[in-house]
Amino acid sequence: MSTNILDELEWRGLIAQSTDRNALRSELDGPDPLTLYCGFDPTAPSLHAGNLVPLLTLRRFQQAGARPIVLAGGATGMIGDPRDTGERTLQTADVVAEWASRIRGQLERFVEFDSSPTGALVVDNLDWTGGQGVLEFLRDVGKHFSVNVMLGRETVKRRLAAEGMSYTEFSYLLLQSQDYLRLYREHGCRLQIGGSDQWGNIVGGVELIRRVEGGTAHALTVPLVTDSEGRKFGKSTGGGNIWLDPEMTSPYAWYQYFVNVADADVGRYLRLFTFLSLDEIEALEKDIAERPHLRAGQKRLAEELTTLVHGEHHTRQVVAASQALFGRGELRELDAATLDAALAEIPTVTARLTEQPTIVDLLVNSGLTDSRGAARRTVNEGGAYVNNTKISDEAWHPSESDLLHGRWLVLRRGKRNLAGVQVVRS
RNA sequence: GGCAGGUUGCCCGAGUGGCCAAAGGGAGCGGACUGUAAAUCCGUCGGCUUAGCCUACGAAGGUUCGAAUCCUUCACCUGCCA
Repeated sequence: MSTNILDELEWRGLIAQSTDRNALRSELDGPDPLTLYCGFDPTAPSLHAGNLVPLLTLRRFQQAGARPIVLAGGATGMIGDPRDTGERTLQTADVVAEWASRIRGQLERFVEFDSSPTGALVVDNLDWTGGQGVLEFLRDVGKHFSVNVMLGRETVKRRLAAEGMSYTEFSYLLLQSQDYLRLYREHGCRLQIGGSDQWGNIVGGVELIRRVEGGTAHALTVPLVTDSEGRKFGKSTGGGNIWLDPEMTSPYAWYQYFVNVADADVGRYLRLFTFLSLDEIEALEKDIAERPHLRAGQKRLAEELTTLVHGEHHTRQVVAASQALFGRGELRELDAATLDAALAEIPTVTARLTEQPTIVDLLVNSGLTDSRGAARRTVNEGGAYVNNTKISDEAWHPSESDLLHGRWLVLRRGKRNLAGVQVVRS
């Protein structure tokens, strides 16, 4: 098995921290495929863009000849990993189970399942934690953890300095450590990867394996991605997460998010999120430096990621829609089929001409603004457009001649928030 | 269980009886510039049938012509003590 994977992860900027690199390298050099795992807790009904970094890293390892285990955190999701911002709200068992199964379905799409030695495994930690007794847990796992050490963890220190932390969240480390031990025993798993915020939890497992089994296991974390402003990656401009689930974030919105990545971030994102070679990435970076307005890097990044998550078919559609809607040409010049296809990718509503809906009505009904007040503000600020023509009168309403191909209005708020209005008669 | 401090809009945070839909900052949103970028500057930023009305300062009650501000009870958080 090739150990180049570590070198590749290095140049991609995918290694935040790791246990002894040389020991890990010899582990990868062994005769059998290395087994590694990464866990994903169901804290929402879908994975988000940020989860892609560890998930794709798992896939990179598999392509390099390792065997990946993806773990859905049906148990750990019931507890909640302590975070700096404060105590989490517990979800009911039903909700966690529902989210876990949805996330599991998403995880399965990113690794290969086959009967070869590197074929992936999917597990759920609820399977071995659900029926476990408290006394057993406290004696077999808890006894190996020092509270002194746990209190020294960064997240714990920060939480104790602020609003405190429940015993439940404090216990999270033990659960995740137990998972690693379990997978070490059952599947010979020798490496756990995760986001850099998971370092303490992963090392907890490494320690546990050493104490209980006298064995050596490894830890490797990938960076938590932030943009050049230091903002957490994967937050849409509106502040919400961008999700893998197409019902929660449409393929069009997903593509648009990446097309809009700042120049300063593109090269780094191409390394972190795509499987392009270093040569290809450097060529794109050169292009961005020389001809930034073409946004070749952003477009490639968006295409790669849309294909990865939604497939080639959807990528072709959203690329075509983006070209039609953001192209230099007049919307009026688009033929009916192109316009229909483009509008199919963005939110649309219907309206009746006879009801004389105003621009304010249209903005609200299409979801482009949250309230009538916001819609009026948008119009008064000069940010409302119909068919690329600015509308500055709150009372404006469409007439027959405004319709594209007899039935469409293309509504826009600001530079890039679009919605289609299908106008029906009667 | 006792004592002390706290709970304000998306977030942080000021406000101790009227001038408070509530300072300031951040985020967000719109505009200008540009390249569907960044930076910068300007504007905006609870809702509505918008010269007015409604909702809102942890919850419920009370005092008052008038309460985010005072009183009572409750909930939660933090610290110290038991």
